[in-house]
Order: sequence, then structure tokens, then C-alpha cells
Amino acid sequence: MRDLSRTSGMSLAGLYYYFESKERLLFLIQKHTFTTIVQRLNARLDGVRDPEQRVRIFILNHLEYFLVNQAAMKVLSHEAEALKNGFASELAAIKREYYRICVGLLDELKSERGLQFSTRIAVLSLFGMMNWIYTWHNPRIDADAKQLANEMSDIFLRGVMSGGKGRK
Amino acid sequence: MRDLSRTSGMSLAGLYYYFESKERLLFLIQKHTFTTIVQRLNARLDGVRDPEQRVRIFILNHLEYFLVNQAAMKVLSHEAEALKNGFASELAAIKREYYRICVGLLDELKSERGLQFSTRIAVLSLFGMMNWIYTWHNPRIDADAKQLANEMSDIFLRGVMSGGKGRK
DNA sequence: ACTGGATTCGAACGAACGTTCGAATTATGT
DNA sequence: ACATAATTCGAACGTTCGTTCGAATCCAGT
Repeated sequence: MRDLSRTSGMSLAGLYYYFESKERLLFLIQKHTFTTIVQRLNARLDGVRDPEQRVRIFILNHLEYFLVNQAAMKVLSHEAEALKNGFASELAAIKREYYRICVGLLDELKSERGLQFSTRIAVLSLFGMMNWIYTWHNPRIDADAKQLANEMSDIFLRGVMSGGKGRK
Repeated sequence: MRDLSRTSGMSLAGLYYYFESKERLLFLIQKHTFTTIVQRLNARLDGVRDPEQRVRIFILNHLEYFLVNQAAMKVLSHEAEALKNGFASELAAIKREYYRICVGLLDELKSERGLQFSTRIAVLSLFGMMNWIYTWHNPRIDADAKQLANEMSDIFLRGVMSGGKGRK
């Protein structure tokens, strides 16, 4: 809170005039973040019908937001379980919605192409690939979000699709 | 430190008789962890020549250790950048060695099968898939390390291999 | 100009943290 | 039995943290 006070230019006590506690502030940040990501995702998915393309859009949307707000996402990933029961459950609901969207996209893909794989493991592996980026991405070395999204999409989609019907 | 004192049964001051600082203790834990993982990996890789099999062994070794020591790995992932310069650089060297082993394995695979992909992105994606597991794995729901390693290996290896020579 | 609410802040509170110190206890070699 | 070293601990230290409080300042409507 003292860091935020210094950075924002508002006094420490001033912050508490607007945010009743540090925990509630963290909650609002997390809520805002996930709500924004879901909103943008829905806007981008609108009108796109091809299941593979829809998954690619999901990945691009996620990576773009993560790279633009890298410092913020580092905090969010770190502080994912820092909220107490009240806040935690409301946030878990939002995260769950986002998770379910991804499950839906992969299930579409699965049924359209007659694939067989564990959606849960696939989704969580995908989130791992994408979320881990905050630990290594270096803007001076690594490509931008669009290109990274393409490379990760290629790896993930081929991994999940190749073999086709009847593969374990 | 007070948590460790309570859990271990030794007094707070007693801990400082064995570990000169909290930071050095964290460093020793991290060093021990990565050293152990690398040791086990080398033992398992010994004698195996097939590049695909070697990558599968890498994944299994990593996941097995992560799941057995899940609570510990949660701390390590969280505290990855908590060390100051002296400790940080020595630990970075060990991590780098582990990272390089994985790069080596993927390069073997690449040259044997004539594949084309960015090793850096592939390795970091793989680490993401594997490391993220501490955030979601539930022993009562999810399969054991061996099966998870198989599923992740399938996704990752197919993702990186299919298409073969000449693919971007 | 005056009042009342909104906003901002310096200063402090109590709790938790990493760490230290001197004394007490235990183990070891003679 | 004794002297020395190794081990353990209660109690405290200084600092940082989240939070609160009362007083100051700003601003709107009259």
C-alpha cells in the first residue's frame, strides 16, 4: 500500500478513503482484469464460426492482454489465492466462467473433428503455456503477442488435433 | 520463519543456529530441489537413445517431482525471484543448466526428424504446461504423474512434431 | 460570505516480520 | 568429575505492514 501511495502520488491514508482495505483493492483489480478479458474475447469471437479459428482467437486475446499488462499479470498470478473467503468465491466464479469458455471452445473443436482427448488436461495445459509467459517474456528478445499466439496455437492445436478420430 | 519453527518443533532462534538467514534457507531449498531433479533426470536418461523417448522421460521426471512435492513446488514457483544478487545468480546458473538440458533434448528431436520450430518457445511452453500444474492438480480428481505425463507428452510432442520437414 | 459534505493528509496504532543475544541445557572427550 | 564445545531457547530488538483517526483543505450550493 505504501508503494501504491508513492507511485500514485496520493497519501497512504488517502488510498483508504477510496478502498476500504488492501484485500478489497486487490479483489477489484482482479475482477476488473478478468471481466475485461472476457468482454474482449466475446467481442472477438462474435461472428467467427470455425472452431479452430475460435481457439486461435482465444489464445491471441489471452496473450495480448497478458503481454500488455505484464507487470499486472505477474501480480495477479502471484496473488491468485491471496483473497479470503468472501472475495475468493466471487472471483472464483469469474475465473470459472473464463475457464468454461475455453472448455466450450475445445469441445466444439473436439466434436467437429471427431477428436478424443481430456478437455480438462488440454485446457489446463493451454493455460499453463499462456500464463507462464510472465516469467520469461522479454520484449527485447521475444516476438510480439500476435506471433507468439501463432506459435503457441500451432503447438497446442496440432498437439490436440493430429491423429484425428479414434486416437487415445 | 515462525511457521517453520512451529511446524518443525524447533524454536525460532534455534533455526537461526542452522541457517544464517531466511534468504539463505530458501536458497538452499531451491538449490537442493533443482539439483535433485537434474540428478534423477540424468539417471533416467542414461542409456535411452530415442529422442522422443528422452523428451517423454524429461516430462515424466519433472511432473513426478512436482506432484510428489507439490506444496514445496508452489513455494518455489512463487518465490522464484525472491533471492538477492548473490544467491540469485548461483541459482540462475542451476536453473539455466536444467533449461539447457531441455533445449538439448528438443534439438536432438528436431535434427533427427528434420523439424522446424522455435526451440525457445517450445521449451518455455512446455515448462509452462508442466509448472502450472501446481495451481490446479487435485489428487482426488486428477490422474497420477505417469498418466498426466503421457497426456502432456502427447499434446506437446504431436504439437511440435506433426507436419514434419518443411513446416514453418 | 457561510455552511456542509467531500477529499486529503501527517501521524500514529498494533501486529507481524526477520533477526540477535545471553543464558540455559545437552553432548563430548579426557 | 570436569572443561569445553555444541545445541536450544525465551525474550527482545528494530522494521515493515495494514489500518485508523482527527484535523486540515477543497468545493458546491445558497
